[in-house]
Amino acid sequence: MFPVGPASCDDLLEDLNDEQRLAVTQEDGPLLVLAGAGTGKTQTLTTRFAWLVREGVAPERIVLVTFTRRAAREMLARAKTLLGPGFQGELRGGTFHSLGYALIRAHAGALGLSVRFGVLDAADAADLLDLLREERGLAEGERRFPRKEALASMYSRWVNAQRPLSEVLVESYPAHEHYLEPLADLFRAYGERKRELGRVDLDDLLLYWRALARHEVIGPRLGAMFEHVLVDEYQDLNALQVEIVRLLRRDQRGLTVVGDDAQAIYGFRAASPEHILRFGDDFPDATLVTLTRNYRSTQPILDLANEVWAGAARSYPKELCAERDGGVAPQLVYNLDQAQQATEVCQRVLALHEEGVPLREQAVLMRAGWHSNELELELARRNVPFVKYGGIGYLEAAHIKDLICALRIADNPQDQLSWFRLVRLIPGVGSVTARRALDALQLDTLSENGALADRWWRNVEPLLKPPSAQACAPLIRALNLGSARVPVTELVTRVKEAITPLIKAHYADGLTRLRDLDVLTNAAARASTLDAFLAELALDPPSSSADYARDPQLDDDYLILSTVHSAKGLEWDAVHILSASDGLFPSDMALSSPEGLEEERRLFYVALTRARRTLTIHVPVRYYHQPTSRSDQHGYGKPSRFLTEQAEALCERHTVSFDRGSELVTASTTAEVVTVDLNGLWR
DNA sequence: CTATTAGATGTTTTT
DNA sequence: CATCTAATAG
Repeated sequence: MFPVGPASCDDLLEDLNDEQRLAVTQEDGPLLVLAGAGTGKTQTLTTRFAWLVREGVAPERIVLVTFTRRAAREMLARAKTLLGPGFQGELRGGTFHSLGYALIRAHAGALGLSVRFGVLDAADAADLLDLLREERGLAEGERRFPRKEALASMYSRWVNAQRPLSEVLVESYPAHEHYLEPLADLFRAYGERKRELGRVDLDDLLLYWRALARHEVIGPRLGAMFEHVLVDEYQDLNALQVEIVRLLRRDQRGLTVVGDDAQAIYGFRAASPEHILRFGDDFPDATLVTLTRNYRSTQPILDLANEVWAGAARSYPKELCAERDGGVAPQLVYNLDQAQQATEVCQRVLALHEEGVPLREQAVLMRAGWHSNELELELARRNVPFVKYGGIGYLEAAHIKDLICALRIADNPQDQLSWFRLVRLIPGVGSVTARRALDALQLDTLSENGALADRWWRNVEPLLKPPSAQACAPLIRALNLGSARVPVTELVTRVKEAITPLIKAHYADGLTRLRDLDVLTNAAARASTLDAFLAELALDPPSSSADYARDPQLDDDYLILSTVHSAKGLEWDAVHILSASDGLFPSDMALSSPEGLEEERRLFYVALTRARRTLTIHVPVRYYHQPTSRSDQHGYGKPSRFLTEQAEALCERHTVSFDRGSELVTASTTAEVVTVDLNGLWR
């Protein structure tokens, strides 16, 4: 049944164990590799890639599909390394969304899209929904209509789940169930408007891709582009993505998927571990290979992970077994509150650093981005360099969006959505004038061609008071350069300079915002074309504060702060888990359904299994319900429900003495007191 | 119609 | 504590 690998002396296969070798050298049929955490999943997949090439498959006839950008980057880099320096070409691969983008771009005509279609990122999509909501008078109801972010997530979930809207509402948004009709209308209008504007959102990248794959002529042609499709993190696929994979492999040959149902953490995007568990139903000829030998962590860490996983409602036994010797028990630290937790984490990070574990071999993981707020302050205070992944909204900042919209107009003056935003930046212009301007632009769409920013501006200008209009003249001149053949660097610089005074005037804290603009313009200037840069921004936004801002001090050594979601697939010598208390991790937002709780458990499991040697779990005993409010309302939080008695028994427990906490007159404590006093005085 | 301000409100995770 | 909304002053 399993053809055994050809040459055991092959250096490619030398470093692999028997299970891995079996997976790598599998012949043509559909192959499912169930790979537990730390069992060499990525290595197996990339080695399989190299093995296929050695077997005579052309590299460009293999495509590597992943779910996250970080994973895509890493996998392609490793595959390229395995092919050796002799290989010069580009490998085919990327995230579902980026591959979708490329295919849609290539077949824009068949889909009825302009080649210049632009991609709406999540915030753009929400803005457009908001615009439509306002237009349709849904904002003024007796009961609250969902706000834009909620609308965007409902829409996305509906599309990705591929199920009737009514069901999605009942299951995931019961509070808004009674809005079924208006929501359906709104979403329909949203689809139409996107089409009119020539824009696609992130979900469309999958929808259009599927449409192409379903097409009777184009579909088979897409499938024939590749002899092998390799899919990573299969447990995180949703129904739409699974269908795309199936359509690409209509003959059921040349498909390899890897994943781990214990690490499925994207339920909120309508992903479901059911797809990987039912892989055999979708692909009846599938071969299953299971990887169980863990090369990452020491046994005490795996013992805890196994214990947590054993508590899962539908647990398939999955005992991870360490190949690595020795190890110490995970540390479980009870802190008084989150402030003390921050202090404690800092101290432990620095202590490990003293012992020779570099900062970049340590990571602090948390359920939600804001959980690290206090820690970030503490780290900054102690001059500990760090980079935070996930949970940052650099691109969402209003002024950044302003600049991006200006660049989009420079690239494509017909971009009405961007005009709508940019015009409102002009003093004396609000949403009403902006909408009129938009109408004027729409009327003009068909009359002439040669769409220069200039010509569009002529429609807007008469609606403004003369001084306001004049203030924009430099900006319009800069935008016009977009259609001239000006190098990207110059264009971007000119646009930035022209928009600077507008931004400074429009925001109360204008001056501080200006600094952020440079970061973006520098990045844009490095891009080959403006077009490419803008598409990349939607598909591949900077995921950390360090992506664009190369702070020189960061080049040496820095601590990683990351959400668990962003930490997937990565590993560190030392891992510190933050705020493992009920309500935070598991998040109380997820506790309304049993599936939600199960996903939180998997998330916790993922966090635990990132650690190689040292694992520390922090529990703040007391936490504030509204971390943001000044009120002293707090609950005595229970430790995370995943830390059962049996689990705790596998850890070494510490209680940070409360006395010590109050004796420590840290700067943060002092600052707090002073703040409270001042607030009293201001009243 | 826009700008300003007081008041309410609601907080994950990613492409 | 932002950030969004509704109410009001200009």
